[in-house]
Amino acid sequence: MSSEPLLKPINLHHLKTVCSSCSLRELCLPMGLSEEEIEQLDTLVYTRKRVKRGENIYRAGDDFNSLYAIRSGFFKSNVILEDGRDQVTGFHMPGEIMGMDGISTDRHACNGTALEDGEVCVIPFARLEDVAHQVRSLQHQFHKVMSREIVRDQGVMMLLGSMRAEERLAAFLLNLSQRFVARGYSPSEFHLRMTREEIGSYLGLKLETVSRIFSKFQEDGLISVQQKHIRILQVEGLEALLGQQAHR
Amino acid sequence: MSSEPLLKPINLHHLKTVCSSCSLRELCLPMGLSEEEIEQLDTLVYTRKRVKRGENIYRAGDDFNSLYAIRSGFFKSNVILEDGRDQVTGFHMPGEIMGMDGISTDRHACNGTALEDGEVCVIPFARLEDVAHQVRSLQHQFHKVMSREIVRDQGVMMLLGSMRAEERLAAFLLNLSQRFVARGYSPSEFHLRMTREEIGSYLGLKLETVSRIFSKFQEDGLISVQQKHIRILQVEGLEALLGQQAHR
DNA sequence: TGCGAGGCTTGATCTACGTCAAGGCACAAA
DNA sequence: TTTGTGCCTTGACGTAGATCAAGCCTCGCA
Repeated sequence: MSSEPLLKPINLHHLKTVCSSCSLRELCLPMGLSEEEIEQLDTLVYTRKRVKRGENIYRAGDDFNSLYAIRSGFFKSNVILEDGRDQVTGFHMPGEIMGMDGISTDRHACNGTALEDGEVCVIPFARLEDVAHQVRSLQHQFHKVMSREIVRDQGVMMLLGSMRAEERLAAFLLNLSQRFVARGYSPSEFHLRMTREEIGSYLGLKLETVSRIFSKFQEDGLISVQQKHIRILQVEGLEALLGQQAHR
Repeated sequence: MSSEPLLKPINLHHLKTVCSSCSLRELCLPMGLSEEEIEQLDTLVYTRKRVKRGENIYRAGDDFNSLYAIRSGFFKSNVILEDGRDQVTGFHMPGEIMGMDGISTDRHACNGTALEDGEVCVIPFARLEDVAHQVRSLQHQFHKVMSREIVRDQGVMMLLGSMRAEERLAAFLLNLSQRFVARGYSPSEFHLRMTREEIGSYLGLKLETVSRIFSKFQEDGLISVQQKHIRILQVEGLEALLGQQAHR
């Protein structure tokens, strides 16, 4: 090393934690920003946090300080109700941003829980607003990210308000599939990281119903299920279920 | 008039359309901003739009250009499904901001429909971002408004996912009541601006169920109902319904 | 290599809410 | 004042999905 004193040593840690070299940059906050703009983000996102399955990156009631961009792993948003039940309000995968619920009251409104070991990028929110204040395109991009969350939630509201159990589950599988494709994974074959109970909670159904409908979809040749391993055999079949009249 | 040439004539129109003199400023976008900061907003919000009952301020699919702050009147967000059904995703009252769903894709994702004659302030979004870019506190305030919408939607998801019909309706009435109080109206006596069918659509119930539960609440002495006129007689009674175990 | 616990499946039964149907009320136009 | 129309109420009945219950699979740990 001392034979090449003019070269700066490569800082592996730094290489790993900047947005500009992150493989998820086209899905995450930097989406649509230029190289130079992304470099501004690099000054912002300098902490990563490893999380183990079952751990919370934040809890309902915690002071809100940061947003969290998922780097790897699968997460859920959830609220523990008074009676101890765990109501799931969302599932999240790499490239997605968690914690935006905390902005409005400076306290998190729900928990962010890891469904498997993973890693998140910590985005200090005050600093994000600073950088957004300077980089107008980042400001705009962040608004898009928040808006996307609003639209997504409204989609779930419509699903819960107007679809029957089979339609809900079909919509759920198709949604997962699309999100996997966007991340370069197979659209038709994937591992569910959540339990039947968590799926049911999210979809407003009981775990038995979820299980029964998976079995029915399998009988009908739409999917194959082995525990958490899912293979979609007929996308059109699932899509057809959605096209139907809703009944609630 | 010509005897006082040094006084500028009062511009009534201007007085009417600025945020700084708006009675809703403590509920709306200017919330928490200083006098000077609110004056910056005045350069932004210069158009009001009157809307008649049944008219849309925007429709799903329309190009997104502006947000709309409700000045008066009662509105709903809704989507017309393929089968012609009208799925309601939210009700909105004065001081609330509509249209944020459009930011993510530059197209509105739902309709904004007036439930009665009213007026909205048109907030050109690009200009809002300009001003937010300069006034950091406005940027922050806007993030809070968006976050509040996310939290609100998640509340509805939990309601739809885990509450029974009576609980949903109790939650709905209590929510309306709180929002009326915040606007200086009676918490216990108000006029519903929407039909039973619209309530049902929003809550994932059929209009007959909504009607029956109103009748039951009345029999139980919790409320009195005459068509759209509601009086809440026992808040605690309604609140007690919510405290119970959820069943889905 | 066996054991235990969490998670999943499947069946039998129950029930909350949807569906269908018939009137009734209130407001607006004639 | 009458008549129409949209909205609401109420009853009788049907059903999707919840509840209760039993047993099985799978994987981590002893």
